[in-house]
Amino acid sequence: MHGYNESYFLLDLKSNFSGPPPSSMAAGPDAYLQGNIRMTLEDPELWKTFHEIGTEMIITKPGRRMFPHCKVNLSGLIPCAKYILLVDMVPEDGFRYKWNKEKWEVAGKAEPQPPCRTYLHPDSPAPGSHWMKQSVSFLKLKLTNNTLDQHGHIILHSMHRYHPRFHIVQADDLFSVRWSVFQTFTFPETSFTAVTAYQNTKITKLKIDHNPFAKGFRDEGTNKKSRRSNKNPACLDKRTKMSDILKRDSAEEDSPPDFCQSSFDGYDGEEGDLPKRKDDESVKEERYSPWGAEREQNARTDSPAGADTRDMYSTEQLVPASASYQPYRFHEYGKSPSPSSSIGSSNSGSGRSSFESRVPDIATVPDHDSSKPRTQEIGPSHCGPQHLPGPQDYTGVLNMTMAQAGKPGVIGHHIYSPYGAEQPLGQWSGPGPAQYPPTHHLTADYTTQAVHHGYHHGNVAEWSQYPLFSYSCW
DNA sequence: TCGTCTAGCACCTTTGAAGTGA
DNA sequence: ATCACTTCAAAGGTGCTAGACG
Repeated sequence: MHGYNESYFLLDLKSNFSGPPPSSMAAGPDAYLQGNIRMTLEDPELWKTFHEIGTEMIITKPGRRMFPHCKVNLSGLIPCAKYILLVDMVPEDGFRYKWNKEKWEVAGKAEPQPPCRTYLHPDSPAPGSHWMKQSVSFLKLKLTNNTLDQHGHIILHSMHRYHPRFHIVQADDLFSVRWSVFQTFTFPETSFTAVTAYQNTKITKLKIDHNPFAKGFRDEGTNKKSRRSNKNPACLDKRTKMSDILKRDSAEEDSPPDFCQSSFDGYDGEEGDLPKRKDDESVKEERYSPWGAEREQNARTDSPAGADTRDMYSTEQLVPASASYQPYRFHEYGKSPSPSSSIGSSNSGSGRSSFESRVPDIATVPDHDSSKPRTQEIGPSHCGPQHLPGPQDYTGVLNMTMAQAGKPGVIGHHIYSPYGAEQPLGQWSGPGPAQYPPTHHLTADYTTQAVHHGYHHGNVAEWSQYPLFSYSCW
């Protein structure tokens, strides 16, 4: 059991830049070591089980936890160097989906991207040794569909697909302007569809079977849910219907729905028991496909070519490994397809894969003011307990919102409210790519960096709405 | 009419304070 | 007085459901 105090501590990255990323950063002294950072997903089998069916995550107005929740293991960090861990949610594509006849179908273009938020692990910053000594859980990360959310939850659109991205930033303190290199990890099996109510009964069953909080809904004969069902004949019918479906699940793979026929191969449907699958096979066979053949094919393009090991497939996909990929190759980014081409295409994969493959594993935050006093300096010779930095003037560095003050000195330090006067809520509502007016200026460097993700915007100012970890916001 | 969303519900786990005994 | 353990209630997470909404 990890002992992390996971109070909310979120960054609102809509307007987090005030200066250019130093172009020399990629060649910094840590570049080599950064390349050794390795992240593995915990409970990959559970994730895969969900993914094979088509993971759905409930989003609610007050915020809902993820299940399975994000939990990772880290290695390769410099034990005494401090790191910040972040998670954000990236749209999988430019579509809105609907659940129709036991399968997901594209239901049109995606809604305009809600305010981009990133969840910062409350232990951040902590030395590498801290991150590596035990798994890092993002249990308390919450998802919401409330665009006016003031709790700092990650805002998503229902019926849209997302996947979490994990970022490791080597930084001495939370608000350090000297954020240096960061590395990004994604796990294909963690992608999900945000929903306000479960669509796929198989997902419901999986959640009930594996989430301890849903134990009361398990069909073990001793619970009382049948009593509730009996109150209403219609409910009974519904339950019977679902029960049939679940029985088919348990009977397994006899007649899986067409939309995920191949993906069900590895799902044994046993209650309360994860399918025991050979890791190698699960990686090589690439059977995650609740989205139909064309989507599966697209998804595969996200993974590094020739990736036939778990590490390559499910973890460190963004680490530059070949000459064909280098950080800050802005001239290449400029060749990215436009959002319209990506979204409008019937084959969304090109857009998605390009966007994924173009995400830089190394990026920087502008060296805002190196002369600013720092409350804590961590170096190889200093590897003591963690103390959080005191208040500093971080104006123009990061806009942060911290809720649920549970960590004195950090969480209670309200640096920034995304809904404060300088950023009225109104600017977050409204259609179109320019719905979130810029609150600051971006430099050409950052603009270029953002462009490389595959979405073209002609207006430089528009990019100021994009998060530090830029992705598609249409 | 239909798809989506929401509030309220019962059931459950988790958590921490209070009580007890060695 | 301290520590370990148990008990208990509150808080909060979960899916279910009916009804609202566009």
